Amino acid sequence: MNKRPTIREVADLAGVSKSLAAMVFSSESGVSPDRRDKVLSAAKKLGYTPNQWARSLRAGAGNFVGILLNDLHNPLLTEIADLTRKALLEKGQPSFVSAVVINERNGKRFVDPASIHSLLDLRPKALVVVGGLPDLKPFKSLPEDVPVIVATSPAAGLPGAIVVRADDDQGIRLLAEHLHSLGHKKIAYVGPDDSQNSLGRMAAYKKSMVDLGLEKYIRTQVADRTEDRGFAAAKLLLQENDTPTAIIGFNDNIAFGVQNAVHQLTKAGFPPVAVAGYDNTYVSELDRISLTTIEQEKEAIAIKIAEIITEPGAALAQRGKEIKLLPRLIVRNSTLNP
Amino acid sequence: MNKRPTIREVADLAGVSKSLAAMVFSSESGVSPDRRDKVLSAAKKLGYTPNQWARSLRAGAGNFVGILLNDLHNPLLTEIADLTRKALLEKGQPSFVSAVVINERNGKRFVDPASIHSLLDLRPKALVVVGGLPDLKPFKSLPEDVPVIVATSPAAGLPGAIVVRADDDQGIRLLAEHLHSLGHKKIAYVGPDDSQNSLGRMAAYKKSMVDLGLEKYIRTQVADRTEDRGFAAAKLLLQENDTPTAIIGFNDNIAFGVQNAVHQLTKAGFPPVAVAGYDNTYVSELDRISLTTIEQEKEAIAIKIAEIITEPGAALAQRGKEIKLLPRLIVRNSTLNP
DNA sequence: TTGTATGCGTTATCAC
DNA sequence: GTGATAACGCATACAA
Repeated sequence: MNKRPTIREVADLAGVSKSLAAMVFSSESGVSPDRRDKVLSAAKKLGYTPNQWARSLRAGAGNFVGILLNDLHNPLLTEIADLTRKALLEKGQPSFVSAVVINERNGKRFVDPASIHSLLDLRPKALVVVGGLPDLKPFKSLPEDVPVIVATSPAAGLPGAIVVRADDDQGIRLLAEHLHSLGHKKIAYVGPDDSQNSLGRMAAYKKSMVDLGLEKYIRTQVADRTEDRGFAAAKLLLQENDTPTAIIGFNDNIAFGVQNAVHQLTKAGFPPVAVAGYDNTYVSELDRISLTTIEQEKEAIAIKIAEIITEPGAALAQRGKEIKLLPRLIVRNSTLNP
Repeated sequence: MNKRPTIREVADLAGVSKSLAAMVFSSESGVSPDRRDKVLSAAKKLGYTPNQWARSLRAGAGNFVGILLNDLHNPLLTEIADLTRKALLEKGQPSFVSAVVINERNGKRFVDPASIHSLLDLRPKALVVVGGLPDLKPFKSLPEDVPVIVATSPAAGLPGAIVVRADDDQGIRLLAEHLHSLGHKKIAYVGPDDSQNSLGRMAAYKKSMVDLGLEKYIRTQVADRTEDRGFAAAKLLLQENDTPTAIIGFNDNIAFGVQNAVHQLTKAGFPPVAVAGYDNTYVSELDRISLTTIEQEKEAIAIKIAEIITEPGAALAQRGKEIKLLPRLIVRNSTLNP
């Protein structure tokens, strides 16, 4: 457990100057083969690897892509972060994943700016924000030429950012049409209304209903993003007079709660209700859950992000744009055999 | 989107020298109040925050704790990482969460040393490794006085590391005793055998069975950590002659697969089988899963880690020790009403 | 080809 | 109480 060796020690061991040793690691040529070998073997012997942070400090910009993960508890986001990292790696682009710190003060969630500054101070050559941040202002201190790419969420307050996400309008439409094709008319929606994201999906639901000629069956119930809230909301919906025959949840978690409520009620003699979710969390494919849901094409999102970052000029060309990918309907038992 | 301001610009705006401005941020006293105010307001105006990495470069050590997250897909680990971050924050200790890069080469999983070096080069004052790394050698380049704490897994190859984890022997024992108390004798075990961790749980299962006088009913089936493998393994177990009446899975994921297999078979007329998992993933409490499992006391682990790091001398005193916390049995329907 | 000097942003150590 | 200087590890522009 010794201190990490510096380039100076490598140079000393190899019997050359620090600058020569530095050149071995920074540029391909400019050093005679024998001396290069000496340096490399000395580095190997000492276990030396360049300190990339000192390097980016000196260079004014690092050679890595910062991936900022918004919520460690959301499997959709962790998955996209990891897939993005892999996609970048395949193109030879190193990256660094770090998690945002979210603090709760009297019920409201706040991003700790320090955790963002930490990553920015590392001077990434590009920044990928995975998941919706309540506030993107801290990123204003980024240099103009560092592209910011936001995955899965609108880029609130950052006009220059590139957004890569699934087309939620299409996703919700796929669900509504699927349910309609199964004969459902009374299709309700359960979800939050506290963000651009959630408001968008709710609006998409209403629009889909109108387009399907089901305007008069529109019925929404506000609920936060958890299973519990979905359960409570479904209970409310299903104990009214004109109960829906199908329910779309804002996300899988909510849908799980809805499923539970439906499950309880059917055991008590109520008619079955079709349930659909959103995100295709790995839980939704468990045999006993088997939830019809929407796959946001996580891998496609990751690959698209990697493309934008690694293709020269792409980031600049797409600046401020929103790239919408086509989501995919995953049909399972929760709607087929409710 | 401008470049982040440096302390120099702050000093210029405040009309003082760089060193004076620096003192304002590093030490409480030593600067006259009026000048201090000037510097602070200049900093606020420019949106200046000190670059902590340049700071640790200069100081030789940073003031943050590095949290290394082993597997972004494992909800147990992401949860512990987040809880640890929170526990440290409550003690006023900043931390930085980053994810390890795992590469797969011909089936074997390798840790990318670069992703570890990245974090080490930041010079954390302590390091928390969440989840078992196949290889801890890269940490040998850490200075002696930087404590390494490994959560949930043995510290393979790092004698100085402190291990904080649930007592798996106890956890498995709790499950076995619970099942035995329900009248089960033929209790089987499904899980991998490729790591210290998994071998430990399997051994604990065997020992518990012996202690319960159920030696002749010992039956294990090797399966990797996924739902699929659990499903397949359970199918094998349940189609033999002398089928078990209860199955313990190495983790929740495997248990989900076992549940599915049991589910299929009971529908085909086979007798019900009790199923138990391990980790108390949030999925296990879903109404339709309702899996009996073991809570590793994630929060207690996180708090313990924060204590060791923040209490002066604690890390040194515990060096090389393994701290085992008592796990807790969570009884749900999968064993009560299989 | 090689060595030397300088600076990235910060802070500790000196002088003043 | 204040300001100049060196140094952390690295890379580059320059001179040798």
